Amino acid sequence: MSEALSSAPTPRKRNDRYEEAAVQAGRTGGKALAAKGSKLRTKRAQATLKEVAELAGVSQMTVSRALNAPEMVRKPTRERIQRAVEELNYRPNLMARSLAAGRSLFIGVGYNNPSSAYLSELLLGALRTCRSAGHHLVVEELPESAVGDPEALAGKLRDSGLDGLILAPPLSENAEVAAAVSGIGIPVVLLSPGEGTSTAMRIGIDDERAALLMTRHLIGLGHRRIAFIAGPEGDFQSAERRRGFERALDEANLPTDQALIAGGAYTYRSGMDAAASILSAAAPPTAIFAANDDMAAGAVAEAHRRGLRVPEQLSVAGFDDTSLASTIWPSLTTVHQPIAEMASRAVLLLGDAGSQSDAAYQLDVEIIERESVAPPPQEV
Amino acid sequence: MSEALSSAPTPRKRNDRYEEAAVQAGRTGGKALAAKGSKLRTKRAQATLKEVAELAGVSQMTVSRALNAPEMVRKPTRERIQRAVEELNYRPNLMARSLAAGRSLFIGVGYNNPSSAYLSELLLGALRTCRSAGHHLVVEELPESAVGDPEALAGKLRDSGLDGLILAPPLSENAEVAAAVSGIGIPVVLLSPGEGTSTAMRIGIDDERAALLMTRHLIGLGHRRIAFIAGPEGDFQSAERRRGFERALDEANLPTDQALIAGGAYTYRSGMDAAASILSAAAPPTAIFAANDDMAAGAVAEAHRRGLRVPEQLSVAGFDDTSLASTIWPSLTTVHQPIAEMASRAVLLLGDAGSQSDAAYQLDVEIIERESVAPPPQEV
DNA sequence: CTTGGAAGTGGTAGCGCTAACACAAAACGA
DNA sequence: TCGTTTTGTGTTAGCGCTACCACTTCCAAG
Repeated sequence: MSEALSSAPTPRKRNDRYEEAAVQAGRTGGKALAAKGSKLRTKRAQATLKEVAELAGVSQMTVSRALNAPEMVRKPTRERIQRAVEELNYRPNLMARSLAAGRSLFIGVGYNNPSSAYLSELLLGALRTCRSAGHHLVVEELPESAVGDPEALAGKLRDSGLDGLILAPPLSENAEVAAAVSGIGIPVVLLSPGEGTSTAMRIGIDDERAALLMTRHLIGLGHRRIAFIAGPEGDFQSAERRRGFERALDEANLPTDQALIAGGAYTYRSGMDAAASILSAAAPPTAIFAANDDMAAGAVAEAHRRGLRVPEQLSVAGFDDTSLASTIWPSLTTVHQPIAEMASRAVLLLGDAGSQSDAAYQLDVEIIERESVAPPPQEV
Repeated sequence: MSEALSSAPTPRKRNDRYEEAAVQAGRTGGKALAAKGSKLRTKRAQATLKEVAELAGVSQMTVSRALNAPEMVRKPTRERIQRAVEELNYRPNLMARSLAAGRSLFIGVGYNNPSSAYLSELLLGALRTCRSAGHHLVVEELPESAVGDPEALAGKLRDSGLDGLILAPPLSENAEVAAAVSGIGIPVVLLSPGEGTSTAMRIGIDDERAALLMTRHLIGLGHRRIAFIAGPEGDFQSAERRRGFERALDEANLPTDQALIAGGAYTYRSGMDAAASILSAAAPPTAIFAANDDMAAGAVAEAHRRGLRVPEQLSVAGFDDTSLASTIWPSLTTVHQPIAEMASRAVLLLGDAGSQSDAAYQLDVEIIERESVAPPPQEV
């Protein structure tokens, strides 16, 4: 894997006409020497603290303080430094800072097999915050085999030299894994955790409330017969979402028709099957709310197969706002989780020595209205 | 954004019973002192080079060499060091190494609006290689507005202090952007670039060949009337893919029926429309090959809507292997690009001072056989 | 006036590692 | 035998930054 380049399929030059230009352009834009150039490129003539200090006529320490704790430096000094910083286009060297301060963390992101949409948002959010907080992100794929043996997993993580760990779902829902991992002596944040009882920090959303909100939205539009496609039996999140759904129905004094509740497995296909069963009911619904987007998309497919137009004849709502939701036609009205922000929080939490190891945060969700939901057809 | 934590929705403790356990567990697993613990956590009693050197009875330098250039150290010495390393569970401090060697790069990943599947694979590949090469990844979202003004974009990147830049599609297909960016004086790698002529390194796949392979696969299965759903007019990749498709047809002495070639816009909906037009042809095809997965999925939807079973009555093939391909039912047979490896290569390329600034690599693709393709129905 | 203590600033000593050279010991040809 | 290389290892000097303590003012309290 790391020797990838050497075992490469023959690299083929597509254009030859750039040969000269390339050499001429050089890399640092200056000094045309040292074709071997092992070093030039990294020395991008970055201004250092020292230079800024000299230009501003103060000591390095003062500059450092002006940057890290501005309130400790008198205003005129601070402004002088500020000007020097701008003039030299100074940017602190994060590595040196980390090294000297000894305050930067290596944070692992343990993931298993999340949707790629989830993962990319997660990484983006974490990466951004790591950068600004001076931490470093280490991705750590934890395959099924590792999950099967929590002991080994903990051992592996223990000597990976990490200072903190973020566990993404579905890993974070696994109580065994959570327990094993929280025993390694480094702070752990569980994202969208299951109901486990490990001593780890938790960041998630209020699934019940999110489902309640979406169902209310549907009811507000005029729907009275609403079906729900649940996730697998025993799944914590699915149960929460279902609870929210039922509570909204109760609130509106609508009956809960068991024929309109079907179980799925979070997959597209299971959504199709569940929708098939629901749509075959004696009194079919005008809206279907699925516990995730994949099943919602499956429900749309099944509706189409039966010649039902979405959303004119049937509304379909999803949950998660995966890329699928905005890809298909009609695009799905769904519940969006602030994944990037959750990741960002997780990083901050790990970096904050003061955080309680049993803290739990719930972030707000957002209902994304797209094309798959509309008022029910007029029965008149 | 960075003050996220302070403006958080009220954190709610979910369990109180861990209060004690949390305190007791501590963070470093040892020394129960300093509850204020501002520092403890980062000083994970990591062994240093010095300690290893002492234990092994050699100088720090020798240990450093044993780690970075083993062939320079005599075998017995090396083994002694190796043992010390293991005993102390020593792991080099990457930050110190980077700082001292001055060899580590800050590499930016410029992206615009790629599919999240693409992005997450990209980030994963890049992150991994960055870690092992000691580089640092900086994600840089470049919104439409920035792309509209390549000058400003170049300026922004110029003083972002990056040492290298990786541009993901669709950004890398934009000739203006590529040109502007390659003028900033840092090495740039374009992923799946368009046909632009900027002096940047390029990593991609051979789109024509990939399409050729997939079409051959279809022909090999017995299909004789194969339709193609192209991307937008003028799109470089789409044109390449179409060329590959047509070449495979030629090879097999099959006619190219213009009624079986439709243009799309890379969207699900456009795939449905294109499929509708294709399936309405006087002599409909037994297989449809779409230039991307979204359109292929749209084609499947349209087929279903018309009551055609996939793949029994109609085969559908995609391109890109996005998450959509494995989500929908039936899952799509498609062309997989080694995105993580492309990213990994890109990082390596940027880190290798010897690489030509006009190098171009083409990686091999893989045909992923799933459920949407089968031999054509028997006409007997 | 002292004295004490902020508030603002500077000096020094590293953080953990590697580049560059210095040097000793072994290996070589003449 | 004596250079002369080669090979393996040690020494020194930082990389760019911050912790920590020392110092200078300046002002209020005694």
